[in-house]
Amino acid sequence: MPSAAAKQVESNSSEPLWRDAELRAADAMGRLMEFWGFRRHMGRIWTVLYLSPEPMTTLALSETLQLSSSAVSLSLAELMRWGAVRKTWRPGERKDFYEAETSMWKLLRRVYERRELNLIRETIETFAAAQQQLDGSRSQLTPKDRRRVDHMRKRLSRLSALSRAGERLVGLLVAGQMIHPADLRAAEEQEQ
Amino acid sequence: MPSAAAKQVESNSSEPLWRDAELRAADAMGRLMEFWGFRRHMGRIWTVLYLSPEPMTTLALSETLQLSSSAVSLSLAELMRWGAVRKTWRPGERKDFYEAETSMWKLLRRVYERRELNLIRETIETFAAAQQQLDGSRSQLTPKDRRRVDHMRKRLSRLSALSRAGERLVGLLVAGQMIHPADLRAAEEQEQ
DNA sequence: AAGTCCCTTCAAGAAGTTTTGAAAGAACTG
DNA sequence: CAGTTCTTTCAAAACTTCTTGAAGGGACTT
Repeated sequence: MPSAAAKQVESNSSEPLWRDAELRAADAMGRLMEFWGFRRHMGRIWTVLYLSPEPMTTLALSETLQLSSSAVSLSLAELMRWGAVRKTWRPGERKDFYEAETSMWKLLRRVYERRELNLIRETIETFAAAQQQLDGSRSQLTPKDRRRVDHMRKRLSRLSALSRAGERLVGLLVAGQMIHPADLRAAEEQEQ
Repeated sequence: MPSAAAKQVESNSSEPLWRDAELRAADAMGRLMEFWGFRRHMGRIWTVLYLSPEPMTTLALSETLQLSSSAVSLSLAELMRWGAVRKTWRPGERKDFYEAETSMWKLLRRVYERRELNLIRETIETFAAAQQQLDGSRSQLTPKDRRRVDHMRKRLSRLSALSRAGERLVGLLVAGQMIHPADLRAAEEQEQ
């Protein structure tokens, strides 16, 4: 990754004075996005668009961030899938122009709704399936194994309770409602 | 990754009946942990320990999850760094035994506190630095460039306000207090 | 203090992901 | 409708991360 600092050194006078600050901010956002499970460039591109007063072309983006046009195209496509970027057009211009969705809140919400919530639900289902499997096998066990399985069942139902509590929490988050994180603690303690 | 289903097929009768359910749950947790930025095996190992009534040795773990002993050692070391697993010993036994920290809430808290909060703070600092850089260059600009930079400054201060709101939110989460996600929206809207 | 057993570290190899240049494909223009 | 311009797709190269077996180190035992 060409860091903002490295960029600064190699930048010649044809670069606008604000370029360095722009890249710093873009890189910071890129790190955040990468941490959050997206491609680094998605955060960088979104930020450049967000900081720009005008919609930008793919060419402008690839020059600003020193990316190949395919990298720009790929990241823009994914950003659009998340509604983080919109295509716009200009009369008389052939190229596509892109602009950033400016409501971070909308974006956060959408990601939690589409991605995190799904993941939690899959987890809940898997735990439920594992529990059922244990319940099914219980009768065929020796007393020793049965004690062992009973312990697993207790623990598994705690994990289930926790993940359901997580689902509720994220559901509230998405709905913009108050959240009490201690609900999680309560959920796990309730299952003795 | 050897999935729980694949494991089931190849498993011979020497495997305990509950092994398949155990691996399913472990894999589900592994996926969750991987999504959350940790190594997959950390989630798998933690789950096996969590489901076990007794502390386990590295050998037992590597047999259960079909991992090399170095992989187990590596993941256990990191789990211990996060306080998710503890070493215990048994009188007369030479080996180390490991047991899972059972309070998920404690663990979540610790990760948000040590890792996410740090990341947000670094981001806040980077945005602040970028803002300062813009402020410094403003006087040397042509009127056209100045308008451009002024737009960037407004957007950057919105990003700053957002990330500070994020910091507060995570801070409250860590403190176990109520959170109002709409604060984020408010933060971004306040900056006109 | 030599031997054994276990755990950790390390460097190499494997696997997975990202990035790129080139080619194919759209969409418009003359 | 041939040519131009721009975008997307794709397979290969580059890069990262993960995994492993082997070597090293520590701690207990005889």
